[in-house]
Amino acid sequence: MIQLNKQQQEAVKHVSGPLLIVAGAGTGKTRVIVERVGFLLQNVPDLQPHQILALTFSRKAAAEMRRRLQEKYGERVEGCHFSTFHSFCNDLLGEQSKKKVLDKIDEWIFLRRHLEELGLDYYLRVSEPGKFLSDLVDFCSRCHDNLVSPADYANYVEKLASRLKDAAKSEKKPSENAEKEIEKQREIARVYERSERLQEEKGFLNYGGMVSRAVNLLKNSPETLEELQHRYRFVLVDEFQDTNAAQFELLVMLCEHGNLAVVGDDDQAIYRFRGASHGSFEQFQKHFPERKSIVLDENYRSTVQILSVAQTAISMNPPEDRLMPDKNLHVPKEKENERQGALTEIWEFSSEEQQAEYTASEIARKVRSGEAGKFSDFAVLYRKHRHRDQLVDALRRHGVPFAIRNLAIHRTPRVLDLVACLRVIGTPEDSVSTARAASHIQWGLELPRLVEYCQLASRGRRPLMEVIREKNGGKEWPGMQKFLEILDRFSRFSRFQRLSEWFDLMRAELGGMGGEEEKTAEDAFAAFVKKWDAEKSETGMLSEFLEYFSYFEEAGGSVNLPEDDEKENTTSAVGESTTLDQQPKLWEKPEADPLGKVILSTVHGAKGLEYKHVIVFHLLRRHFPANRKKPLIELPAELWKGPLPKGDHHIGEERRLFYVALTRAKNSLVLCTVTNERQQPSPFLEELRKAGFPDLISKKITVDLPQADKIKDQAIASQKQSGGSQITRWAKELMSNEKRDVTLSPSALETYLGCPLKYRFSATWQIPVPPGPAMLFGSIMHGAVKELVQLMSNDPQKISEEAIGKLWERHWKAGDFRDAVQERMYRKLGEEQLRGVWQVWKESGIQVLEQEKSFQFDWGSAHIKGRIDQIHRNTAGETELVEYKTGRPKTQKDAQESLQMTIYGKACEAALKIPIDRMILFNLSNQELLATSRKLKDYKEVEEEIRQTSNGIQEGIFPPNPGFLCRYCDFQNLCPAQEEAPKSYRT
DNA sequence: GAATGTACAGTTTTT
DNA sequence: CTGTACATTC
Repeated sequence: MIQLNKQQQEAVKHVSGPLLIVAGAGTGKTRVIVERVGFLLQNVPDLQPHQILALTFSRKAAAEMRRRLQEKYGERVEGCHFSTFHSFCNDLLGEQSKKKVLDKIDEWIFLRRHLEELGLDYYLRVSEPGKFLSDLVDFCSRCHDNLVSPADYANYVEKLASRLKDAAKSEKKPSENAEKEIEKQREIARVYERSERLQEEKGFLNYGGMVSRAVNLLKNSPETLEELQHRYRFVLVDEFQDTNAAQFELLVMLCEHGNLAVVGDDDQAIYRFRGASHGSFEQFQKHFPERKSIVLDENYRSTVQILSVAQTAISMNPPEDRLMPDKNLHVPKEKENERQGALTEIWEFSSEEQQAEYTASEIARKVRSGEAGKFSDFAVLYRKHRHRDQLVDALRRHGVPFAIRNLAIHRTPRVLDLVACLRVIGTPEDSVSTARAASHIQWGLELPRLVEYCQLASRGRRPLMEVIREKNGGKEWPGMQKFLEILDRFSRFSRFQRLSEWFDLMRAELGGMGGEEEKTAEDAFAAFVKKWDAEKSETGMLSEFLEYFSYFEEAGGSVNLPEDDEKENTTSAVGESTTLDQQPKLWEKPEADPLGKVILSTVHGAKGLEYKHVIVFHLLRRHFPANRKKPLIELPAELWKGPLPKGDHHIGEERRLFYVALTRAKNSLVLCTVTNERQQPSPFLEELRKAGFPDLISKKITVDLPQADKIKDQAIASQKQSGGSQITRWAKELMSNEKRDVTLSPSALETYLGCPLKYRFSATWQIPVPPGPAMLFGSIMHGAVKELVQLMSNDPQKISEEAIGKLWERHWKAGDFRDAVQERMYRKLGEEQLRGVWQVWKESGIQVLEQEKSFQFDWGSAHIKGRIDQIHRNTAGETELVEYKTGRPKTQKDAQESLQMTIYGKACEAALKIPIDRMILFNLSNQELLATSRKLKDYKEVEEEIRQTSNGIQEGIFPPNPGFLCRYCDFQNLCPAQEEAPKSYRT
């Protein structure tokens, strides 16, 4: 056992009074906490274990400390209270803690379900009602963190309102903006209040609420507070830099006796984005002026080289961002010789591919040659999950086993298959899911037949499932009968039994394709379903789950693989405190591979951990530091308790993150970057280079990449081996038999240009997709406008204002909107817009020539067909073409570049033979008319695009074009680009 | 300097 | 689709 150093001893032996321990990376922080608890128990007269409270932020950390304490001191320390802040608060709430806990995603779903009761206006988009919910949830959470109650916020808003009004009056500024701002703020206050009240009523509690309520409870109940103050004679806090104002307040109240010891490192504060207060240490010093401060700066983890690099990196922090300037991490003098290691390296590549390839091959080489120990001694750390994609492929190619921490699995083939099945069972009219479920390899369906069904369904405007069922007698494919039988069976189950009661049965029926890794993902999803049933659902029925899961996806939730070591810890759920006695170690999982696995993790995920060899991956400009994303709704500075962030705190936080990455390394550290025309190294890296010290060497590395076809073969092989889905394989196939005449509408052309694969799904295969709300509204609107315009033609005064309302009522088809909120908004909006159209044409006066005029002509090796909303003659005798647009207003630039308008222009000239003077894009949402025209050059360009598109379609070239718009694509769950190849998992 | 316009890229995570 | 950074303009 290594002796504690002087500072550590001091920290351990300090008995009463506030204690602030600044513990840099690798300075034995956990050890100090553990030893301190042990010391107190041995040396403070009458002190009982249960009188010690140690608070952490994660259950894992709590469990780890408990483990180490027990290891060292055994039974003597039994009863020590190790807990997370949240479970401690939840326990405090007593009766109130019986509530169901809502995490961020669940709170989103909760609000989505109660959307109507929130009184949203500004923060509500018709086309996407849930759009701002995550921002609102974030805001409410920030309020809790800072002990701002709904009433507090409402007060603030009213004060703000009078302030703004005064300012508007005195400065004679347009008060319009001020009015708007006031309305927005009132809305925010309203949502916060209602959201809290609703959750209270329905028996839910969010995480932020646990802490703020606990604080309120103690404020309102002096007896409870006093009792707690007596019970916990000593309080310890780990990762103190991550505490928020509410948690700090809690500590202050609990520790009137002053026996509060906090441990942390401001240089590792990387969670301010989720509400940790700025400058917790500063707060502590202010509140406890009599505190003792101890700085642990002897590092026991890294080599002197690594440490000097890390130290340089963090010291680049501008002074205003350094709250604890007195910490200077170093290796203990007597150990300097034994802690000499290899030089820290920068690997500079000329492409991302090379970066991935070389990193993978070097790890493989070093382990296999015996130069470095095991694979599990290596960790590759990156800023964002996306950065690891190419590395994963490369590691696979080299046969290097790896484990990804915090891996999201809800987009793996197997899980997508299961979800598709559930959706077919619960909502058979969902044709996209039907296509996925039916094409599962075990049923033996072939693509041509699926396409035949889809086209039939599409033409009859019926769900795919209906068509398949009609064909049942024919036994058209081997597993057809079985497929339908299984669906029927589970659909019966689903009506009367909880999902969790038959989910495993269904899993078993859906064949055991896929390897070990897919199985693990599936297990994680099954656990997700179980958890939903146990903790979140009202009925447990499939229909409720499907609604939940759709919202879950919309809210951006992800299902992650559990960490193996978490399994031990989950024995203590929220509500219980994790005490020493309940920690039986049940089993040890044997290492799957004697060499272990390379750990792949985000830097955040690696906090608190250490590895022999650390490779920090993808240190590129704009990626690390990542661009800041400001919260949409910020808590006003005056409500933010504690010190305000100074200057550009974003870059400071990123720099600390960089520091965290570097300080994970024990023996070796490599920093990877890429330089080429488009990509440059991270400024953090450049700073280090400029510092120009000998502990860091740069290497420019060039490596031969494996042949492209080899990569492809490998990809196909790995997909086959692990059972990637049939439908995505089909989606990727080149199909030569699709050669035939190509007919394109403007929207089809736009679809292909946006994403060829989307075109394949919707136009070639013709998977039927019922129109979404926006589309539905658009078509109703068009019908109504058509009739109105017809009535107004020649005699603009003919129709009265009341008649418009009646006309709208006649066209409105309410039942087709599934969402009541949306329905009401669209209905109102539609009538307004219709009046807008009336206003516009009443003023200008038009004589209608054509409405919904179809055209067809050959252009650029394709048949072009389409329909023009309206052609009219205005009072000046000019001929104009009008295209009505619902949805967000188009800009003049949009109008100028609109493919659709170009095609219409050409159609008038080539097919309809109607010479027009101008084309008009009519924005229904703001009654703005955008005039536009086309020149010969514009036509040439579009002709070329049509030629290329029709060529691509004939050749069967349909590559997916993944991007941000995929979020709104109907075929996401069939898309190979969205389907994550199965990946390895944690051991 | 505010006010518009254009180009570009698109987190991290625990309770 | 949308916010941000930077450019352009009055």
